Amino acid sequence: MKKFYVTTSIPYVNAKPHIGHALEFVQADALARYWREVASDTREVFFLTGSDENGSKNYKTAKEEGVTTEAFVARHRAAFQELLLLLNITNSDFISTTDRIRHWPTTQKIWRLLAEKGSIYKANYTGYYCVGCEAYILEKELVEGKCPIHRKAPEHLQEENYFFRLSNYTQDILQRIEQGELRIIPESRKKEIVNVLKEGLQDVSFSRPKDKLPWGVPVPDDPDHVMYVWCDALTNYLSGAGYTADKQRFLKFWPADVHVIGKDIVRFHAAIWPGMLLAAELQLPKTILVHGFVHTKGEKMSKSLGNVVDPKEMAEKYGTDALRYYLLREIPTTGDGDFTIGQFERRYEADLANDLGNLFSRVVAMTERYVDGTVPHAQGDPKLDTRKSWVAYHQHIQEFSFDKALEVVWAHISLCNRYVDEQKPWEKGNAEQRGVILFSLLESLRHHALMLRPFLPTTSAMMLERLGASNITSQDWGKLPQGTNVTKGAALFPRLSHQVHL
RNA sequence: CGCGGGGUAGAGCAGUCUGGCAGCUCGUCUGGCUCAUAACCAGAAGGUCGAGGGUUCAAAUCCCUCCCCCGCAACCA
Repeated sequence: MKKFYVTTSIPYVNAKPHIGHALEFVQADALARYWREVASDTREVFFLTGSDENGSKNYKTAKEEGVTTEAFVARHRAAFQELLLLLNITNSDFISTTDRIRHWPTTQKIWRLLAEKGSIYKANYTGYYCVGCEAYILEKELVEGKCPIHRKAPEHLQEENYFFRLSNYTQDILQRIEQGELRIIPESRKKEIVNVLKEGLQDVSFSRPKDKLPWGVPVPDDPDHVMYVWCDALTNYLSGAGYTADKQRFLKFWPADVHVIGKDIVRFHAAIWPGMLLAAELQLPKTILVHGFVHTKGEKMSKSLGNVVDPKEMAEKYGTDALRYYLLREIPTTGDGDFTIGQFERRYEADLANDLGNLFSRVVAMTERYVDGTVPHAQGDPKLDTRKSWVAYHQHIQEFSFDKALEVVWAHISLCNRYVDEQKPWEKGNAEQRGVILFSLLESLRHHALMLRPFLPTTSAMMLERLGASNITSQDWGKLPQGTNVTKGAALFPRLSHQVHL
């Protein structure tokens, strides 16, 4: 059986998860579910997510809060894991960069591989160090030569760092990206990174002295140094797949088919990461899927503006599937998107409650009223045949256009609503056609449910169950079992105005 | 001249490559229907396609100039 390995980036767990994290989780989950259960050639899926927990920021914040760093990161990690559950994310595994059993051996092995190849060397790093910040600040960040936060002139310091010879791999990376061996989606992001590569890559600092970065993975054979983020974090994609802990699994799933990431970390994934893999003589991931940022009313979300949308709150109030739907339908897969409560509620009412929910409701109600609540023995009307929808649907998902795949489903839902009005199954004169009409509509709903599996898993399962088709996964037209009972159940998406606000 | 994306109806977007009556979704208004979650269906109103100039029988689309917004600009995940 073919495999599919998809990852999210690992969020730095120094704060609560925000809606952007939710977007990334849901996109990756849609892909995982699609390849696991809907694609015409389903694959064995490995879906990895995790948490980035090292770095001085966590160490410092924990200290300020008077808790151990372990406790601090554990608490934040738990918030992310809670969100994964809440969003119904089907990750196969979860890797943390503080995992000494599964993660550290991988990072150290990769470090050693790069060192053996002569791709790691020691050199002096010079920069402006602010004692107040306990960190280097870039020259351009200085205001009148002073740290903008502490209003003190930084010290010009020099420290020993290990560096990775990324510059050596520029041409190789460029070639692989230009030829599509490493795909970057969308095209505009590819262009961006190709331009960067054409200007040439510089070597990157790969370590920090232990006193500057006390919370991290030790550099092999040098107790005075700790790995800087690149070798520590990017390698999660290897360690999580079992590079050192489960070699069978690793052999099966590497290379990654899709890394789902945000546009802020394209360079790291499209330049440093492939460079490291080339140096380690490992295969490169096949695709990097880059999503945009979630704005609200066109503005960045920020605490100071007080416009932050909490994914947990949204999922709890409106339901997991409704949130998943909005993120996958309203936010263009690879572009920036807007998240506002008003727009969210409009989408919920118009698409979920009125179009899908009401179609389900009226069709099942008519089945109960006119044909005893059982699926009629009849042929599917070719007018509603979903074959063309399926073709478009598969194509859009495989091109990562989740919004367009959902549009295809909704186009068919509209077609069904129109069909009901045209066929008028309630008129006495149409009694003989009722079998065909209702069978075709019920069968359409089964197809909608199947198509929605990657996106609205709970709703999809509920629809199939009520149609008596939980195990009928055929994408052919007319395969709904006849003579079985259908049940109406509660509204799939109750109208918001009717909701009791507690 | 740093690189890139964008400015089309009240909102969000497609159309620009390959010129040909300006389109989609939501919202608004009117009508129809009564199976349904006051849902559904039909129709209508609403746009100097950022500005100016050019090419053309014809420009949102091609060319030139300008204005505005937003990313990125390498160690800020």
